[in-house]
Amino acid sequence: MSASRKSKLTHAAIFTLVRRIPEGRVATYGQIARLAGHPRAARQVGYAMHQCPPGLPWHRVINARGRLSLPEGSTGALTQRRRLETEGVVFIGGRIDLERHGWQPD
DNA sequence: CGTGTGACGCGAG
DNA sequence: CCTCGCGCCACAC
Repeated sequence: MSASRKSKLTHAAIFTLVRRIPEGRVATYGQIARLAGHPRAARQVGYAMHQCPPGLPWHRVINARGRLSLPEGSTGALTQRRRLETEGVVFIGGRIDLERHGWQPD
C-alpha cells in the first residue's frame, strides 16, 4: 500500500525516509525512491537534497556505486565524508561497501 | 507548453 | 576499472 504511483514523489516523503536511516548506515538515492514507491525517481531524491531541512541526515544518502555524488573536494563532500566516518562508516578507496554499511529497512 | 537540467541508475563498449 | 548514452522524474524558464 505504500506505492501510490498516481501522485508525484514529494520532498516530504523523501525526508521522512531519509530520517529513518540509522546512524552508521547509508542508503542510495535509488533505494530511497524505491521505498517511497517510485523506483524510477532516484534523480528526484537527489534534487530534494538541495532542500534538506536542518537535522536531516542527508549525509547518509549516497549513490548506487557506494560513492558520494557531490563534487569531490567540495565543502559538502568533505562534510559528508567526515560525518559518515564519525558514525563509523568506512571508506575504502573513496568508496563505501554497501554490503556492509547499506541500510536494510525492517 | 516545449526545452534544459540534475546530490541518479544501469546497460554496453 | 573506466567512459558514454539513454531513460526517468520534477522543476525552472
